[in-house]
Amino acid sequence: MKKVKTRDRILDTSLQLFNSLGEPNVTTLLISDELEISPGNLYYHFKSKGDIVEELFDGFEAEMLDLLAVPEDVEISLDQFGFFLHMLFEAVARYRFMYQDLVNVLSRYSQLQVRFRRILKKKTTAFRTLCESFRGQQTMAIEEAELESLCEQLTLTVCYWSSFDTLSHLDNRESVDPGKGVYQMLHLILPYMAAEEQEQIRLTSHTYL
Amino acid sequence: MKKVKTRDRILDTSLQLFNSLGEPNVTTLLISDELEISPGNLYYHFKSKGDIVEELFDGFEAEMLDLLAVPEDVEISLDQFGFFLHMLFEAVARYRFMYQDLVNVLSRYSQLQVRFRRILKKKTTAFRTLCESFRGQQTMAIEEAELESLCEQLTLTVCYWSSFDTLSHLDNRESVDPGKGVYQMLHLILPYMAAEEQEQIRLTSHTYL
DNA sequence: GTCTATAATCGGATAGAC
DNA sequence: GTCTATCCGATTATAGAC
Repeated sequence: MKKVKTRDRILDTSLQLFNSLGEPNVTTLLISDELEISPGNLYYHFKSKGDIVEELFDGFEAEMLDLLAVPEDVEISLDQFGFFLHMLFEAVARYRFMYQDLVNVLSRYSQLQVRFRRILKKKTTAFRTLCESFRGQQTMAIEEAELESLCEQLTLTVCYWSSFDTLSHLDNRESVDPGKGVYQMLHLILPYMAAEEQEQIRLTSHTYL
Repeated sequence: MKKVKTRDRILDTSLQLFNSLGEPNVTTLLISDELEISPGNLYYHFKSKGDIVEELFDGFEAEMLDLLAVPEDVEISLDQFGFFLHMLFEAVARYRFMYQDLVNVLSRYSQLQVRFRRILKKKTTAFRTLCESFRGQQTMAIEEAELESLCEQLTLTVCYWSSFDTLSHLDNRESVDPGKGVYQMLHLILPYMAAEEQEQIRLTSHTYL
């Protein structure tokens, strides 16, 4: 029966508002209004709006780094890969405010640039590790140049799919369905997979839609 | 020896500034400063900042619709496709301020939403037409479901590649090289092309890098 | 910890002289 | 067409009472 600390409520509400309205469109006044606390109170807990953004980013970074710590030399199944993608898209969706106005946000909170780029890099590396696992298991056949290109493509898609998808229905920005993104990702690797795995992707990827 | 109209200079300079700093970070004062005219003068030519954005968007829309008017039932060569991609990426790069903070910009200038979505739709359709031309020439083999996914992927990539790419060097945002994007696009269709065309892509796509 | 009141700043936009 | 001066509104942030 412990009551939630105001500080945490501020973080929660800010995240929701950032995601649905876009960070630049959310004022500190709107946040405090939504929480039914005074603006002064908000500034008692955080010395600036940027501080809120940074603390949210901390959470995002931690989640991502945890998720992207893919062990090398492990045999991974297609199912596991699908699950990994699902987790990834959910994490991105939870912090989609970062991606929706990436350039703008990163330019205003420039300390985040390096950290964001590091995460990006980790994503690409994770995909490479996973693809190489497939390659080791003979379930994927791909040349080096194409692998490079594919991993970048996968990274791009993780970042932007949800923004791209919500463009079709900008009105309702509350929720995002990660399914379509996973489907798209699986179709990116599909052509390079062995016949059996291709079949599996064709059969199972529908369930994501 | 005719001197360029102030009105046009405002549009030019705004576009440059929007692209390099991001539209939300460019104030009307900055624009007039850069042009060494007074803010009042700027407002003589445009009744609001939104008006400048809209007029730039008009140009963007016209260019895109012109480019995307792909005739059906025409046999298109891989070279022509590459050229088309190049033009497309250049057009997007010229108006990249739209894409860099898409959600934010479209939410503040909501009249542009429908028009932007229409362009998006046209892109996907154009890619479908082109792929079907390849298919008709037996140079591409792809199932319906994969084609759908591929065309969406191509559209996503056209939109976001340059933003994604410049994330690696956020410092220098003046110029964008469309080459890498074209390379990436060609690699998306590569697995579905006939052996000969695959070879051609592998050989020529390097020149884009 | 929370409030009210208010300062400080900034950006968009207008009025009116030249 | 262009300028200077200025207003207005919004937003971030602070001071000080409770």
